[in-house]
Amino acid sequence: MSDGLQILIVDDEIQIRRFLRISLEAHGYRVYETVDGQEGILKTAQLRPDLIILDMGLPGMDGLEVLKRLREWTQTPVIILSVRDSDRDKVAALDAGADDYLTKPFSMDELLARLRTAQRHAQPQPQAATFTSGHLYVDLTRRLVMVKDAPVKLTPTEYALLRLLIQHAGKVLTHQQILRAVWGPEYVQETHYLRVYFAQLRHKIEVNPALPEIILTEPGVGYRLKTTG
Amino acid sequence: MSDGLQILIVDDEIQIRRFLRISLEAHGYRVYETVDGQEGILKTAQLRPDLIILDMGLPGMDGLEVLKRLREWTQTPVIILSVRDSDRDKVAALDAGADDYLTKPFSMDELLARLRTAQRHAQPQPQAATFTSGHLYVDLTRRLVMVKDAPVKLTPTEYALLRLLIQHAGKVLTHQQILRAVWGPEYVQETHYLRVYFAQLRHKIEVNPALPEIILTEPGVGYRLKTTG
DNA sequence: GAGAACATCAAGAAAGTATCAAGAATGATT
DNA sequence: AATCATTCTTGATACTTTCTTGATGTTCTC
Repeated sequence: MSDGLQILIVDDEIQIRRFLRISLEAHGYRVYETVDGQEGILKTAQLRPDLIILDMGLPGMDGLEVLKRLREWTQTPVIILSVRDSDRDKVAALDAGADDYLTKPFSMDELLARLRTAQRHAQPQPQAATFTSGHLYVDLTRRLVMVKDAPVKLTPTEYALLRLLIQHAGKVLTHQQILRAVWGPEYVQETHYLRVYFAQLRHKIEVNPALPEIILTEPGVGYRLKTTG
Repeated sequence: MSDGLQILIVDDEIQIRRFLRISLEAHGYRVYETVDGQEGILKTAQLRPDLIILDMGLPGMDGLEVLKRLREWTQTPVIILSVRDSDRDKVAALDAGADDYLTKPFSMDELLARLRTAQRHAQPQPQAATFTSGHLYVDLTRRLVMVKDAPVKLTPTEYALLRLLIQHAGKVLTHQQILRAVWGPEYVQETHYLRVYFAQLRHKIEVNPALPEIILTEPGVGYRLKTTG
């Protein structure tokens, strides 16, 4: 389904809101409602929805004005609903930054398809999550580990362990925390696993495994990943 | 104006093409025309237009098929024109990767506004239409696979698999990602398929299938396509 | 220096992977 | 409508990598 994407509906007609809510929730979206434009802007700032469905004919501040105000600070996809089918309105809305424009009455299937399209367009550029320490370089998005510019092969467990350390780089992770996170709660007693796997990891990652510079032991407590390098 | 953006029109009706050309050129676009889908794909590969206007009702390969073929290798915005106003057609086109869908007759002002919107959505990610690694050469626009300068026949599934790997070349694709993308979400358990199909692919693509140099296994995780070479 | 915690090595068990091949399903052709 | 060729699906088996376990040596703490 839609993984619980949040949608904000800005429409003054209660029938429309109810119809949209029921249909959208049935398709796995999380729905929020607002009656007027002023509140729509406020809620957008608060909730940070993934998508906005905006009615053109609102009391007070009209839809076009709301859209313009939104576009001053956010690129959240906005789909316009309107009873007016005139070119002038469509062009004005689209050029003000709307992502699509549907004329009432519209079919739910079409709206859903256009929601998916708008959502596709919203895809932001994924920033690479990387970590560096000494000779070690890890790209978490690519699952790539390099030591001295050479790729290193890690087993699934070794990689899970390293990733955990990176996610808490600099902080001490206790034996139990590590065992719980990597192997599961039922393994908290198996401290021997830590010995074995940290030895393997160091062997693959450290320049001199006997004198670790990146994966540090905190005796009696746990392990820690050294930051900066 | 439109900074001389290149637009490719794929439509078999000469009146429509002429009408579009005149209007679009008057607004500063550079216009190219094609009559059928096959040629549309070819021209897209050659010209690399900034935008494509695609008619649904084409002779031979229909618009939806053309769209799907285009989306195998390019994200160039595509605006669909159609005489059919049915939900089914709209949903199919939008979900196949169309950026917008207009029903004939349409107003030129609206089309222009939707062109501007589509253009705004265009993400500058120049995706290569061909891929090379070692003895392997793949032309995604023609669905052509060559090994050591000799064409190789792949089944639809084998090709879908290879195309997925190419689109994420260098990155590790997990078993589940692959199964979901190629076979569908309901097949994520069928890891045996991976074994069978990767063996077949390697047999057709690798010089020595037992010592793969292009399709690499990441044990316990997934597979990866080697870049460069 | 004794005891506890930590590191290392290595081998068997388990899990994951590669390959072959045959039957079922699909689609084109006559 | 039946035949044929291709592709998909499934199963059996051999092989490889990773996990788990135990034995043994080292370092640190008191």
